[in-house]
Amino acid sequence: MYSKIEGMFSKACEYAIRSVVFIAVSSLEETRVGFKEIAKEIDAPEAFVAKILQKLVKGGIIESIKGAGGGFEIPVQELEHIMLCEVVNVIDGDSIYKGCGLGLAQCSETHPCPVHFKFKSIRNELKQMLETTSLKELANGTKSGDTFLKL
Amino acid sequence: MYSKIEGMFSKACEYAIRSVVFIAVSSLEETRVGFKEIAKEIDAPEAFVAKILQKLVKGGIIESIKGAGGGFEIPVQELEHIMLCEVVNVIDGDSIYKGCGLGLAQCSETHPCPVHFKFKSIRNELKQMLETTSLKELANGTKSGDTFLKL
DNA sequence: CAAATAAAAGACAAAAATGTCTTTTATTTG
DNA sequence: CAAATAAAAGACATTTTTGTCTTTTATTTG
Repeated sequence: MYSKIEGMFSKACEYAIRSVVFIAVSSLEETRVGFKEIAKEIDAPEAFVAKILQKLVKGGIIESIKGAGGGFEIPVQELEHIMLCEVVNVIDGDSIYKGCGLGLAQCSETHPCPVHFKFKSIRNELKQMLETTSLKELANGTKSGDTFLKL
Repeated sequence: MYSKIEGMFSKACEYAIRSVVFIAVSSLEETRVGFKEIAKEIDAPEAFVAKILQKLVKGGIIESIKGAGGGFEIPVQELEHIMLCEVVNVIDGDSIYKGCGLGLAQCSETHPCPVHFKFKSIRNELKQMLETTSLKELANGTKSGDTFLKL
């Protein structure tokens, strides 16, 4: 093996998704959480998580409140409208499910790369999943103890 | 957008796949190709492609012949038995379709991350596709002019 | 208003991925 | 065997990603 590629998403994006799920769960419980608590809960480096949270705030995914009693939150009524793809887009962009599988600049139905049609349904399924999975759904799974954010 | 993640595979893996398809096409035409020609044909940096080809040789995917008249080749009778996953495994490993979508070390059916079941069918489809797509198939597409390796 | 709290911002550092260059080794052909 | 050819090996450079640390800004509470 040559490189140490991990998964579909960058590490930053993995931390981002885990963070927003934890923030979502906390918001459902009507508490704000600080970046240190978030980092601890998702088992990720504090300062790196802090940086990622800043991007999520700028990207409009989460809200931050400074000062005593502050922290990060997501208005509960928005949870069902925030889709996984929005988080991914802010951190990694959309090329995972939109770009060419072999990195060609011009890859299309009329000028396809060798794996274009092989990837087509996979990319579409991934896109569909990211666009229809809400933070509410993910937070409920974690809140009920069915899914986990670390280990 | 935070990082510049491109696709499912690393750049090295994209170049690797494009290279082996070109070598496969050339092997079907009973000619060996050098790394400079390969790099030109897939529009990738020469020296980087040379390094990747070395890994593919060590990984047993392609064969190299030194000296005048030498170059890279794949025995034609093997083309239908070399699957895309073997190329991917040599360069990127198998975590793209085997690892956890959120990077958890322990992610399983009994201890799933929030997106585990959401990713399940996508990972399986990807795995299935990589395991059943042969170099022969990909090479035929490019040889017949239906698929392209650059632009 | 002062002190405490907590995020934002920015500089910095380490690691990994990508890319380049030079030297060495192996093979073929005249 | 000498010259030409071509891959292998290894050192090096750049960029991106990941990760850390310090200072600043904003907010709340006593």
